Amino acid sequence: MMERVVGHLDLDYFYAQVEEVENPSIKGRPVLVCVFSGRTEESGVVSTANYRARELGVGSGMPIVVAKKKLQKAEPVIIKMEHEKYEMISERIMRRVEERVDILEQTGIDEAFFDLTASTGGDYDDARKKAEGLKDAILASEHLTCSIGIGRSKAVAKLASDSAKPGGLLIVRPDATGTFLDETPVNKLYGVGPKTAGALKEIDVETIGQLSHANEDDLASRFGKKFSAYLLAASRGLDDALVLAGLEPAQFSRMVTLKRDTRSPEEALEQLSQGILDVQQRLSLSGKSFRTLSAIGILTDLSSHTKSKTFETPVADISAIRDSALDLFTGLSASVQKDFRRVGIRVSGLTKTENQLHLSEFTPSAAGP
DNA sequence: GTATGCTTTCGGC
DNA sequence: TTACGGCCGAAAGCATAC
Repeated sequence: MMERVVGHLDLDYFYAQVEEVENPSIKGRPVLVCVFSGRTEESGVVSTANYRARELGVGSGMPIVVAKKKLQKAEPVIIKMEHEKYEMISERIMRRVEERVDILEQTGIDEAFFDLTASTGGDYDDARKKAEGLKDAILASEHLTCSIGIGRSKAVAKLASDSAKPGGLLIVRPDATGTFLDETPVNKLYGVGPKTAGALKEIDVETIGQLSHANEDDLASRFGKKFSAYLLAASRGLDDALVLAGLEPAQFSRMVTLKRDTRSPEEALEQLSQGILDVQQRLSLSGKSFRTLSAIGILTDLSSHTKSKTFETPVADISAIRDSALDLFTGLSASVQKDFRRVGIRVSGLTKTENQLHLSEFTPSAAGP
């Protein structure tokens, strides 16, 4: 059986790097790409920080005012996030990458798995050359750096690209997989969250190497047969998840920060009305229906709460979304103790709609005022 | 007892 | 001292099915 050649590519501190390329004079200074909620002049958070900002203790998710305070002597550059711009650049890059690999599976705006098994015939020296070619192509066309990891499985490739950040290339040959994984904490394995990691710690398994030597029956008694078998395989870099082209999103959602805190479902829904239209349009443009609708509420204490409803058969029409969303927000509002600060809706359980509206049938005049 | 599906929450970027 | 987005998929918790 030929060894697989799986890669993971990650664009370095993507949004902030795009801004550096657009305006090279800011390089060297801390750069923050921020989301402003609109509630007050400064309210919002950091979405992406460049490495200079990270050295100074500022990273994604941090409130803008906190970040500014930390960087007040470091001449920070604060930039408003422009999602469409990054989306366009990402798409151009992914199209180029697609031409140079056998299979591309995009997993985010700035990252993707790829497969080179067929074109390299399992030759890792060839894979290294192709990965260098990818990095060169992205640098030449967009002036952006990326990190690439290559290994025998998705999990190995992802861990390799993580440890190559920023700007590196790490090839983990199949026979070096054990050495590479052995010291890595178990919670880095796909499928192992805090709960599973905690249960593993009880049997003195804290690293992937220790997991690979764990007793199978011991694992099975705690996690069941199927999950245990997966854990053992994954610990040896033998997780068999395939790189799949043309993967479609499993859910769409929209969130807004309310103009003022409220627990009125009607008020929440009203301020979410554009978001509901957006979700409906995305469904329509992608030819999808959904089975599950969720109402999401972030309260004044920033705690997160949801209520969902699953339909027997797939739904796509806007009035069904609005009616059910009102029901869900009414229930949500009644079940929480504080006002909403932010609200959102999410559709999941997506399926292809029978009578789908194709992109080619969509004309601006049909949707315009 | 184990697998599966749905709901809710978590966590990364 | 506090401060605080908008997405996504993963993980966990629970009920039910096999």
